[in-house]
Amino acid sequence: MTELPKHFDPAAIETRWYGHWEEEGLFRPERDDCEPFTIVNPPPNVTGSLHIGHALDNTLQDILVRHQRMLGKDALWVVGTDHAGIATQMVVERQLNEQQQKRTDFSREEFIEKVWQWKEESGGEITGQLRRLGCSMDWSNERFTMDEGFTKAVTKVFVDLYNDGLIYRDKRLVNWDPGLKTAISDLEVENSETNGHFWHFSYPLEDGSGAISVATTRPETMLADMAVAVHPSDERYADMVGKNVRLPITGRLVPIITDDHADPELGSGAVKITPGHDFNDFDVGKRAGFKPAEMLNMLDADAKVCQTTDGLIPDELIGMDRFDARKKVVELIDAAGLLEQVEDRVIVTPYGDRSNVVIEPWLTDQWYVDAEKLAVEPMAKVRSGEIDIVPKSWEKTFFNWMENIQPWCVSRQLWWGHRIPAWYGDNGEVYVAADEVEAQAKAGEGVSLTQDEDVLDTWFSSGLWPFATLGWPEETDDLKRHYPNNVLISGFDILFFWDARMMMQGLHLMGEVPFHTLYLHGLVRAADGQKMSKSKGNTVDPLGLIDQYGADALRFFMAAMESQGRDIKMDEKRVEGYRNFATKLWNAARFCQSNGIGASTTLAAPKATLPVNRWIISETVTTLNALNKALDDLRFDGAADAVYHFVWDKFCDWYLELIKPEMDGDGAEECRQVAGWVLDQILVMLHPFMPFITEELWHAMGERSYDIIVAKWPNPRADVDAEAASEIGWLIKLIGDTRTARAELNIPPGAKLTVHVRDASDGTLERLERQSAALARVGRIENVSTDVPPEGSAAQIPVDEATYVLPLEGVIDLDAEKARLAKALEAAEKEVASLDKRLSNPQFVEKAKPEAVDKARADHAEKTAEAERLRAALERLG
RNA sequence: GGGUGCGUAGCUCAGUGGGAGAGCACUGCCUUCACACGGCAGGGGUCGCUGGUUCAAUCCCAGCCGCACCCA
Repeated sequence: MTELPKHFDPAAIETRWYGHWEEEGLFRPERDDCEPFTIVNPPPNVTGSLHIGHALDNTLQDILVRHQRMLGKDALWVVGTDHAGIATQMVVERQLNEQQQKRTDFSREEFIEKVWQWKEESGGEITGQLRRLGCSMDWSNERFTMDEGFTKAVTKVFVDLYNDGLIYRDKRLVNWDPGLKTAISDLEVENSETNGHFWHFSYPLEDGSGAISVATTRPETMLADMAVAVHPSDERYADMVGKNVRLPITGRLVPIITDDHADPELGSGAVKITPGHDFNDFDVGKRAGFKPAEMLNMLDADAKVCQTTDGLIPDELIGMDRFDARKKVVELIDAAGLLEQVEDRVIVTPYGDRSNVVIEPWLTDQWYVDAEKLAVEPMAKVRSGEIDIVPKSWEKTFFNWMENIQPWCVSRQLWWGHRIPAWYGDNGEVYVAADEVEAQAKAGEGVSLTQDEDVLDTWFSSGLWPFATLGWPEETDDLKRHYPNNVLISGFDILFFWDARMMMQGLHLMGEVPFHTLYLHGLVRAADGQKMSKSKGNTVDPLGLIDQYGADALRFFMAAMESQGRDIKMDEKRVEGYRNFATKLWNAARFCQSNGIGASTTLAAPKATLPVNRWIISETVTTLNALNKALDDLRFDGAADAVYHFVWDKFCDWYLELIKPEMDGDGAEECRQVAGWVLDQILVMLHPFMPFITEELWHAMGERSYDIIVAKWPNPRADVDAEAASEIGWLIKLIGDTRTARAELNIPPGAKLTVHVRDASDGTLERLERQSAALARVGRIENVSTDVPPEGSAAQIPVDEATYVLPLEGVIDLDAEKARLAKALEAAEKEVASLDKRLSNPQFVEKAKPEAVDKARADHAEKTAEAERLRAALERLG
């Protein structure tokens, strides 16, 4: 036993224990013969630093892993980082900008080399921060999505999916990010409402017989208009269909066509069609018989106006930025007298989630994954329950997305990432192969090949995380043991990005689900309920909280606040409260130390005869059951709550107080045994939540043959002792009611009282005798007398069948005591009346569950008796 | 427009078909030999609104109001 410092200083113990665990390999002890338990960590961006969401996500995972490790399982928590294509490339490009350089000043190889350098220098920040949080990951197998092995896996997946017909190259509209100059997937587009306009143009008919009015929110796209569409049933335009319109500015002749897409209710009912620059129009264009390759394109990669293939855009517009072009087009149309009207209108505008620039639908060749086919199995597995989504409410969202899933654009026009393993021959033939040699073999000798310039979407590779981290495609032992993973914990915000894709890829490539349970937690919000964001400046730094309150307190906060399905609002006072909780435990341990209470040596509860010891063992069992259930159900809040209240309310507030008077008597040794055992159970039960303080106290309490991180989960082999529970329950009520009376009657808390008991049963008299020491010390009741209490003013406290009388002649205010009793009587009578009403209702007695009726009757009897005793007490006071 | 979730004590949140709980904050008392990051006691809620089902609704159903988020 090492004496604990008076003050608990989290910082002093955290780094020490973390280093010890990691050096000793305790995060992954050798347990090849044990049942495996596996979690993979959502790989944070290598560019990232720990934010509060990571703190939540990783705390929850660590709780599960530490718990499972203590259950004796071969618990593996896979960890690593994600190369985060766009984000990382942006970081390095920004650094180059600071030195007046840009990416294109370098060759691709040179630039990638610079990214690797950056990764070596600062890529480890977040992994260090995860350590500060106390996460017990298997660092010995830390992975990175750009590692050689992982890259091989990514390449193989691409080739396999291509060979299976699940990846293909296609020319269609993509979401083009003109800021980053890459395609992005539809998930990476954020739509938001902005104030815009609805411009009404008049398009003259070719034959001079009139004009047709069209309206648009994006006037500049008229430079690439290829048709005007009206609804087939719209009689207003029936005789115009088939005629041509001569477009203003370009003079292009385009047909008036019919298509269901035209909404007769909207504007004039006629709509301009720009297949190359609008997703709806693309479909209309295809229906009208335009092939994608024929669709006119008027924008370059920077979203500046470029010449269409028909050469009809006036020179003055070429090279203009899209927003300048918008103004210019409106100006020109207005000048031609064809601008009919301009309406203000709120329009939904797509933005790139990284670049925050307006996304442009753009016609390009990209690689697509046939997500619709891959979505079939995941949906089946969720329906069958083989994958359990927790909380269940997310299933609907999951199905809704999966059922309407679009082809997944996976190519990105970046340099940093997994380069697409596709080679093109001189005439554009495609050879998809693991490497150039294979591609050449496919192409045949003499064909000169160039590799696709693009890289893959980062999520394409992170979707392989549950198995590629375990060595896939090699059939490693780890892979066999740890796939499928048990649980996957992630924020709901990456349900589609990542979770669903793991299911698709895992099921297709491994033939088995990637995990059996998918637990989705919410967001951590700022104290005012707003989403935290760097731009708003309302982020809370978890490391700052750790500095201030300790990692254990932050972790406990995260667990306690994590009720399934709700976002967590940051509440620093609550983190402080859990720091106080840690201090409370610390001080309880100090008390134990100073009373010769030390480490226990048995897993089973010690034999005990004293009611207080039998009671606390029962309470330990009850708490353990509640904790086990909560952990099984993934109710982190319930788990935290169970331990918290046991430690504070039961162990500290009552048990330790109640054994104080025993410590120099015959029961002392038994109390030491039991107290030491209970404290050990507390440390073990609390360890998944508060790993640092529990490890510190574990060792401080005595010599241990192993660390708590690998200790066994409690198994008390004891039952709840109803008799002891009843006696200590009675004792607590008696002391509690006495204290209440004292406080209300302004009796000095320290005053030692004599109590006269009336109407007590033999059993109660025995209890009074047995608990006399506790009553004296904790309740400040020095003497219990069965003599008739002296006349005069007295406080009267009914507990069960007996009434306890505190003669307080001259000490208390008689009126105050009368008022106190009257208030209690009123409360009791109110309850009696309410129960009366219920019981006198024949419907209730007939139809209610028998237990409910029994309980009502019992409550009625009890409350009636209590009211009677209070009435008697009042009468005695006159 | 479609969907989801939420609305419970001043604040942050649990909760269940049988009469409402926690933490913090608040009030009073206590420097009692583990702990003032503490102890003891206490006040505080027509459980968003309106109907319905039920012997019984904060809980189930419907509608409404308000607040978030997702999809189009």
